[in-house]
Amino acid sequence: MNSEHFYKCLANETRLRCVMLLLARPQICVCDIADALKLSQPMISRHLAQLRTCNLLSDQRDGQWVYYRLHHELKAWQFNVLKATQAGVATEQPFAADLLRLAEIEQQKTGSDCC
Amino acid sequence: MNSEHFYKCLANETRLRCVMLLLARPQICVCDIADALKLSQPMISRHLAQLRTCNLLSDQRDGQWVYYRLHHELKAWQFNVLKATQAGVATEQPFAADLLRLAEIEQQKTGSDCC
DNA sequence: CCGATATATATGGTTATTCGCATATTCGAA
DNA sequence: TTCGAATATGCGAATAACCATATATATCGG
Repeated sequence: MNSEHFYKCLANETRLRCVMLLLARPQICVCDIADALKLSQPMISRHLAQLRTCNLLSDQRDGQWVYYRLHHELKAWQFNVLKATQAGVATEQPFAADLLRLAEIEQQKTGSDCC
Repeated sequence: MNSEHFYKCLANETRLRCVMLLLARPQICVCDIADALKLSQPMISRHLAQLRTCNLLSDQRDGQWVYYRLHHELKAWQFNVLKATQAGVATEQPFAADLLRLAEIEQQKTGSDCC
């Protein structure tokens, strides 16, 4: 993946919101991301797939659920770009509200439940 | 300008090449950028205008020439993103070759000439 | 004013992106 | 094996992005 593809991935607010969430957690399942962003499951799934295809994210299935995380082979400069972005948008909407909703979703879980 | 617009600006290789050049110099005129990138003047002008509209760049006319530079009010996190990108792509093509051509162009100048 | 140079913009056509909706797939549990 | 939940994908429409070409604008020198 070259720098142009990398930035095309970030040049969509929905995808950037997904990445910002995944920067704040080791991994998150698709339904939690969709709920936190209050967007439809197909839309989230499609954007996550695009981020995975570009090697920004990797996925791992666990039963019914698929967990996404930042790709472990993400280049250092790309990770630095993400961290700089996180520092810049953390207090802005919709990113701040996404994190709050994600925290709520996680609290409401009982044991192994996911969604 | 929000983060989505910011990344849309960088999600085009021509614009990213322009920005990487401007990160390496205080200012550059349009014709030098076009020559360094070996692309047509209208194409460069249009991309620079887009970067200016998004407040990534500012321009200043000096006689026949218009000089572009990084906008002095660029947010800190955005500047950090650009510097991280520069560190990541400095040794890659076409960015490295662009800088070499720019240096050649600057050397060939005699006094106040530009292009 | 006139021509030359530098820069900007308008236009038209092609391709890429994005979305909503419907449907397919995968998995676990009964 | 049948159902429901979680995830992925196919498809068409609307929109946006991109480029090449032609033309307009601005400035300077004569």
